[in-house]
Amino acid sequence: MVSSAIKPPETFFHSKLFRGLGNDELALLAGICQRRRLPTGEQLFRQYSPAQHVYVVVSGTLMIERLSRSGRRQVIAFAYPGDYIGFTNTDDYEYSVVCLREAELQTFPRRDFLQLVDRFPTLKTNARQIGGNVLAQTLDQLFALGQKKAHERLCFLLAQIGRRQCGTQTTDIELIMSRQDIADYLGLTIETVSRAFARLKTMGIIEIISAHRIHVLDRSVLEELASVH
Amino acid sequence: MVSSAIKPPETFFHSKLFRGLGNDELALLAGICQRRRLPTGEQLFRQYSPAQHVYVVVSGTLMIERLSRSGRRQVIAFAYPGDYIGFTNTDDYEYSVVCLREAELQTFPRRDFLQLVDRFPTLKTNARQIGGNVLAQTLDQLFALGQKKAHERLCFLLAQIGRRQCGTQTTDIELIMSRQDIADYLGLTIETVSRAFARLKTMGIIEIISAHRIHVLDRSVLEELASVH
DNA sequence: CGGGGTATTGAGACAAATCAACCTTGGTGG
DNA sequence: CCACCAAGGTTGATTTGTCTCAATACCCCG
Repeated sequence: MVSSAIKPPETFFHSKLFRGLGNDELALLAGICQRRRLPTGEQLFRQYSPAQHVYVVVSGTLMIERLSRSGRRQVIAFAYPGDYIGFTNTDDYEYSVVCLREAELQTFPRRDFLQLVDRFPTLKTNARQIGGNVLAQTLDQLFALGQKKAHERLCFLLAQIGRRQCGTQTTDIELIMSRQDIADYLGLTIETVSRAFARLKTMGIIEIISAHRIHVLDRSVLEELASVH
Repeated sequence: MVSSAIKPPETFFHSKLFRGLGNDELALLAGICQRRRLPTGEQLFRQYSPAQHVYVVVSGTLMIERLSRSGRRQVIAFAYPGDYIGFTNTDDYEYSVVCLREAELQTFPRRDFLQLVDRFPTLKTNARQIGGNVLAQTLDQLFALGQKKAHERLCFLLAQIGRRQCGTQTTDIELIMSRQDIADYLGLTIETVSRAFARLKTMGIIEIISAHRIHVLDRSVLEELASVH
């Protein structure tokens, strides 16, 4: 069977991970790739379990979280289509991943995937870049938690979701996660998150269509609050 | 010239990075390794500058920090002997590094180093593990900033330094960094840091020998406050 | 023995957590 | 179709924790 006989799924081309790869390389990746459907509420994997797979989100939304023994939780990130999960360098996952909205994932056995990364310089570059982005985004979050006030942290989240959610710069934001999830992401309580929403509304920056739908009225101010301080 | 003719410096053997490597491999690493002395207060490299080197701390202490345009600062980490700096996946450094106490470093040109990483599986495993540890430690800090009170965050730092600083479990901690550095690391102000010290003292957990020297009286409580919550 | 930078302590202002009540919404069964 | 219920979200009152501003203490160095 010639490699070009396997047509890689279309979504391959939309992912940074596969940018610049030749057809042969894509075909090999397609060969070790499986699809997985994950219903809302299900766990993809659990913290401390062996890191056996690497994932690319095709559709849906997931939440990356870390739990302490006492049950306190820190949400690390929300994963949207095109995002990567499990690009960890450790043998065990550092976090749990749970599905917020029915998701479809490309799954690659980690061992096989790393072998291909070794063989294809372009893939290696891409994978490195992704790993770097994960750290960069975590450092941004660290900055937000260390330096910002409640409503600024919320802007940080809204700006982030606005960027991630679909390509075009939309002013309409859908919040798939609960207030508790947002609170645990930003290091706040649900009440403070709620008040932060109210504050942004009275500041004229957002409009609250419903609890899970926000309309951004002034993107520049939002970005301003989200970033510099 | 046979490879064994180049004797790798002794410190090579003390670093996780070089664990399990053969003499030939060590010799090649020694070939691209240079020593660099960095005086107190000097910068090792600046945020956004191209990532040209990878470093291993041999002696001294350094501080990894990130600055926003408005001048606000987030301290990311403190680096002690045996720690690694610049194991970034991005082409530019995400942070600045400044020397807190006269340091000696092993420096490797990043390009050459990555080539050797590709050639030596053991080295690759080690490097991956180090990268993973960096992320894990950042996630711990994220958790601390998101979930903990001032005196708990301070315990987090003290426990961390206690672990890093020399091998044996010492109860004597030297704080090389200033109160401002600690504050910017923990996302607090210097006054709150000072009060947190006072609180831990009245709780009977530490003894304050001087501003930069702490004696740990109850390590178990310290660790407890540092971790679980 | 000053003197300047650094750290501590105190008082008041402010932000966020906590506790409690109320409101919204979406689903269910009468 | 509507009343009811439960879960999630909002709002209010109070407490707690941290920041801010100001004064004072400490210590290292000349």
